[in-house]
Amino acid sequence: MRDQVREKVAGEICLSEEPGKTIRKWREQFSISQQELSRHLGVSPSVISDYEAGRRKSPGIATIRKIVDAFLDIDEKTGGGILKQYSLAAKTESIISIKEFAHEVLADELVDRISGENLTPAISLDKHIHGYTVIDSIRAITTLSSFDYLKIYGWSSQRALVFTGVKFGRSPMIAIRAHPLKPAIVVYQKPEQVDELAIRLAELEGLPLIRTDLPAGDLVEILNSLG
Amino acid sequence: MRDQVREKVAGEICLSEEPGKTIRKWREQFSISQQELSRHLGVSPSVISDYEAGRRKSPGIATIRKIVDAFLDIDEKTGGGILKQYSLAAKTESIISIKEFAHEVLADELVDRISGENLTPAISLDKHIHGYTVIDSIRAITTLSSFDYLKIYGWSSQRALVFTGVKFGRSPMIAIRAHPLKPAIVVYQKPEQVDELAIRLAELEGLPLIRTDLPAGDLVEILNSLG
DNA sequence: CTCCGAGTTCGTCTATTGCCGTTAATCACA
DNA sequence: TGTGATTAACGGCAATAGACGAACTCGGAG
Repeated sequence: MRDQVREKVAGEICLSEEPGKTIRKWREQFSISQQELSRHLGVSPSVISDYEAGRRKSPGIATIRKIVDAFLDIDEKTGGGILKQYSLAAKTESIISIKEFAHEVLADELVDRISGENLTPAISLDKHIHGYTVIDSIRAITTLSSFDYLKIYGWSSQRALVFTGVKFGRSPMIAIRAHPLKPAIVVYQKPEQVDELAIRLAELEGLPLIRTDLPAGDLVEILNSLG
Repeated sequence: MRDQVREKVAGEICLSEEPGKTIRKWREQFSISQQELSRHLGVSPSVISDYEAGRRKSPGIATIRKIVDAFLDIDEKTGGGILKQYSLAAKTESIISIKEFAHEVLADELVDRISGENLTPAISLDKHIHGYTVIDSIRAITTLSSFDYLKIYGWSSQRALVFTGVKFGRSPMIAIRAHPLKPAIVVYQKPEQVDELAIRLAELEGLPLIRTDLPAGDLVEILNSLG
C-alpha cells in the first residue's frame, strides 16, 4: 500500500507544471510542517520554502524521491495520515470456531458429513479443504472489516466458510465477492431461506454453496472430527 | 484515462534508483526507438542514449515530463495500443462515471454542491477528496468482483463513491467493509430508503454516508465541475 | 566486402539546481 | 506589546543537468 501512495505522490509532483505547489499540497495532506520536513531531510528550512515557492522550475528526481519518502516515513512514524486509514481495529467476536485440518478433506466428504444440500450443483465439489471457519453472520455484518477476513481465512483460504444465523444469504456472498481472497466452499447453517441472488453470486464466483440444517453445536463437532 | 498511465510511468521513473533503465524499459514497452523519441522531442539521439545509459543521475522533472508525454503522444499517434493495454480506462458496465480531480475538493463542499443530506452527522466531513466514482449498484452486485474494486478506486481511494439504484443501501456498505480499500465518503443517489443497518455500518467504518435526490445526470455534471 | 541505420561514448559549454546563511515577514499566544 | 515559531525571500556558489557534435560500434542487407 505504501508503494502505491509513493508512486502516486511522486508521479503527481513530477508531472505538475507547478511542482512547488504540489509538494506543498501533499505536505499539508500529510500534516507535516516545513520545519519537520527539513529536519527529516537534513536541510535548511529555507530549502523547503524555496521549493514550495517554485524557485526551482525543474527539481531533480533525486530530490523529489527524497521528499516523497520523507512524507511517508514521517507519516509512518506518527502513525497517522494517509496510511492510517488502512489500519483497522480487529474484532473476532463473530468467529464461533476455526480450525486447520490435520490433513486435507475432500469437499464432497465434508458436505456428506454435515448432511449438506448442494445449492449449486453446477459447481464442482472436486476441491480439497484445509480447514473451516464458523462465523456468526449477524454479528459479522456489523463487526467484521476486511482485515478480519484475513483472520477468518487463518492459514489457508482453502477452507470451508460456514455462516450461522443466515436469513437470505445475500450479505455473506456480497462480502465474499468483494474480498480478494476466496474460500473453497461456503456453507449456510440453518438459513431461513436462501435467496436466489445468493445462489447466483456463488455461481458467478465459482463457489459451491451448501446448506445444512444441523444445529450449530453438532455442526462444529462434525467439522472438528473431520481432521 | 491517459492521465493515469501518465502518472504511473512518471512516478515509476521518478522513484527509480536507476531512472535511465526505467526510461528505457518504458520506451521499449511502447515500442518506440531512440531515434523516434529524439525526433519527437526535438533533441539529438545521443541525448536519449545518454539518459538511458544513466549519465544523468537526477534528471529534472521537466525532462521526465517531456519524455513521458512523448511516449504517450507517439503511442496515441500509432493507435494507442499500449495506452489501452495499461490504462484502467476499460470501464466495467457498472461504472457510470469516474474521474480524478485536478485539485483537492473538501468533503463538505462536495456534499453541499450535490445537495446532500448527511446520514452520519457524527462522522467528520473534514476530508480531502481526490476524485469520484459513480456506480450502478444494482449491476455492481452481480458484475463486480474484488479485482473490479481496484478499477472503482482508480488511483486514489481518497474519493467519493457514489451509488445509484440503491434500495436500502446495505449491499454497497457490506461490500465496502469487506474490501481492504476504503473511500473517503459514500453517497447514495436517490435511494428508496436507507436502512438503519447501512448507516450503522458506515459509522462503524468511520465513513460519512450522504444521500442526495439529484438525478444521476445532474449529479455527474456537478461532480465533474468540482475539479 | 561495403554501406547504412541505430545506438554508444565522451568532451564541452551554458544554464540551472541544491543548498547555505541571512534577513524579513507573518502568525499565534501570553 | 513582545516573543518565539514558522515561513518567505534572496544573494551566492559548487555541482550537476541539458544538449550539442564528433567519433565509434554493431548488426543486417545487398
